[in-house]
Amino acid sequence: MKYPQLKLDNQICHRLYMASNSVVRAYRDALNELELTYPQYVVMMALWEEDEISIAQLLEKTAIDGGAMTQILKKMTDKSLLAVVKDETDKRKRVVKLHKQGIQLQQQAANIPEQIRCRFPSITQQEATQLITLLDKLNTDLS
Amino acid sequence: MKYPQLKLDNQICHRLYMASNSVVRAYRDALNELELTYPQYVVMMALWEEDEISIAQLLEKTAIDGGAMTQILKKMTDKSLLAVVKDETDKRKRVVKLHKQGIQLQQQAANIPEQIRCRFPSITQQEATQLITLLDKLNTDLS
DNA sequence: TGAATTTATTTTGCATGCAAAATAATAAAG
DNA sequence: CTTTATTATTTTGCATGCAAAATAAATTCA
Repeated sequence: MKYPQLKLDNQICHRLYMASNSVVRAYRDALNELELTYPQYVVMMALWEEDEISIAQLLEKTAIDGGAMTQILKKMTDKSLLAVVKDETDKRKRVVKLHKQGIQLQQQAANIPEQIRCRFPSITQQEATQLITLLDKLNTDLS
Repeated sequence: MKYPQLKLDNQICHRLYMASNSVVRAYRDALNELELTYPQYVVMMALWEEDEISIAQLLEKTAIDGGAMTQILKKMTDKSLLAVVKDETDKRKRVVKLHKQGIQLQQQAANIPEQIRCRFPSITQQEATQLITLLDKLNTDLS
C-alpha cells in the first residue's frame, strides 16, 4: 500500500468511532427498560448530579449538541421527567428542573454502570483507569 | 451524591462519546477540502486498502451501519468516486469499485493523518499505542 | 438613550446510527 | 422440483450530531 498512514488499522479515530458506537449499543437493553436513549441518559446523569441548571450549563456538562438538546428536552418533558422553565432574572436563559419521576428514575438506573462494566471482561480496573486518563488528555487537546 | 457510580465524571462511555465526536469534528476542515464526510472518508480508506469488495465486506471493515451505507455509497456514486456493480456470480451481492477520481483522491488525503495527529500534542507516541491497545480490547469485548 | 453587539436558545437542513420490515436471490429441505 | 430457510441489501422511521441562520433578550457603546 502506497500510504500506510491511511490504513484503517492505523487510525485511532476509527477505533474511537467503533468503540463509542459499540458502547452506546451496549447500553441499549438496560436503557430500554428506563425508556431512555443514550443522550437522554447522559442528560439525566447530569441533572442527578446537579439539578436546576441552565441549558447552557447542561450543554457544557454533557457535550451534547445544542440543536439536539432542544429536541431531547422536549421529549423528556413529554415523558414528565423534567420541566424547562424561564429564568426570571435573565429571560434569555431557561432552567431545567427534574420532576419526581425523573428523580425516582435514579434508583432504577443505579445498577446500570455495573451491568455495562461486565461487558468489558478483558479490561482490568487498572486499564480502565488508564483509558480514562488517555481519553481525558485527548478531550483536553481537542476542547 | 447517593449514587457516585452515576456521576458523569465516572463514565468511560461519556469520555468515549466526547472523544469520538471531538475527533470527527477535528477532521472536518481537512475533509471539507476533499468534500468528504467522516464516514465517507472511512469508506475511502477501506477501498484504498482493498478495492472491488462486496458491500458486506465493506460493512465488516468499516463498522458503518448497513442502512447508512446504502445512502453513503449513493452519494459517493453521484460524486463519481466509485461505482456499485452487481456480482454476476451471486446476484444478491453488489461490488464496490473505485473510479479514477476516487483512486486519485488518495494522494490528497495522504497528509491528513499527520495533520490530525498534531491536534493531540499532549499524547505521546507511546500513549497513542497504549490507547490503541485499550480500544482494541474494548472493541473485541463488545463485538 | 438608541444602535450595534453579544449571549442564550431554537430552528432548519442535511448526514448518519440504528432497529425493524421489506426485497431479492441463493441455498437447504423434504 | 417445489417449499422453506438463509443471505445480501435496501427501505423506513426515528433520534441525534452538526453547521448555519433565525429569535429574543441583555449588554455595550457612541
